[in-house]
Amino acid sequence: MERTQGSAETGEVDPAEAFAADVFSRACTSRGALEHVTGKWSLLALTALLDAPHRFGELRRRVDGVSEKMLSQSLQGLERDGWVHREVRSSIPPHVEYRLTPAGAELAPRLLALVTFVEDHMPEVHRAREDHDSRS
Amino acid sequence: MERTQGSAETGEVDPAEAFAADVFSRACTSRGALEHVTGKWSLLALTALLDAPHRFGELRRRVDGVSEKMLSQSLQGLERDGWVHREVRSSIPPHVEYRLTPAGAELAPRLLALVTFVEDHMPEVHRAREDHDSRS
DNA sequence: TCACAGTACTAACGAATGGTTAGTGCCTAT
DNA sequence: ATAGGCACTAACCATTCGTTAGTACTGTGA
Repeated sequence: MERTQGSAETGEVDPAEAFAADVFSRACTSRGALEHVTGKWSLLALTALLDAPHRFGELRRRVDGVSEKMLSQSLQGLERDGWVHREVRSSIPPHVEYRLTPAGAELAPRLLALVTFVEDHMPEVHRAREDHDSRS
Repeated sequence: MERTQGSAETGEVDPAEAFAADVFSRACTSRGALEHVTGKWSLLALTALLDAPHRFGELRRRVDGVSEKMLSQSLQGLERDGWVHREVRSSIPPHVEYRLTPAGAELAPRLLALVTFVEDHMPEVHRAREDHDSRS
């Protein structure tokens, strides 16, 4: 309960300590934020937006396998936390564009690095799995 | 369906293309591997192991809020994919130690970087949330 | 001496989350 | 005329998650 959000309740919080986030603490809000970002579809959406802004349908096609519901949900979460910006052009047919915010533009490369790291190590992973499964 | 695992089905796959992993493809095994690694508890366990090897109970206390079931499950996944090594000392009481493999030792810092990045941006995230929620 | 905490887990169950399908209203292309 | 694209939401169900309890054994405190 200690080192969590510095927003409310006590009224007085040491500003330096206020946002001393600690994911290892159960109650820390940073844990939730981290989950939003590392979520299966959020992560993919963010890295997809790294190239360029995309419309909803474009993202849907780019992120193969995502349902409209999940994509919508993920994007809403990312928008709320300030990683992506949603711009609606009131036209018919509707035109909605998603782009990274400055914060998102800092975040996304790190996610991409993680993705490519795992991709590059897939041979190792497969070997490890076979190894593990063979010794039952 | 194209650039997926190089294991089966066609029988013949260009070795160079065989593991050309692409997370954006639905069927690519790298997507599953990525999820194992970025999972809520797996991520936390990996970064916890960055300091030093830990026993099961130590990890459980370190990663505040994790249940024994979920920790066990996560660690098994990480072991299977070759990110952590599990060493059993057949003694009574049982002594089981988890440590990062070389691959895991490369991976974990990237996760930690992600974690600290998000932690550091929590003030921004909170501001974005309030902003977003206020304009309903 | 005798109950209790610690060790590393697994099994069973209810709750929460994720995913699938269908529907919205309007337009364009065939 | 009918199919499909646009960006979603609502309802439903399958899968996963988390909680509680149980295992076999020992060291520790009362």
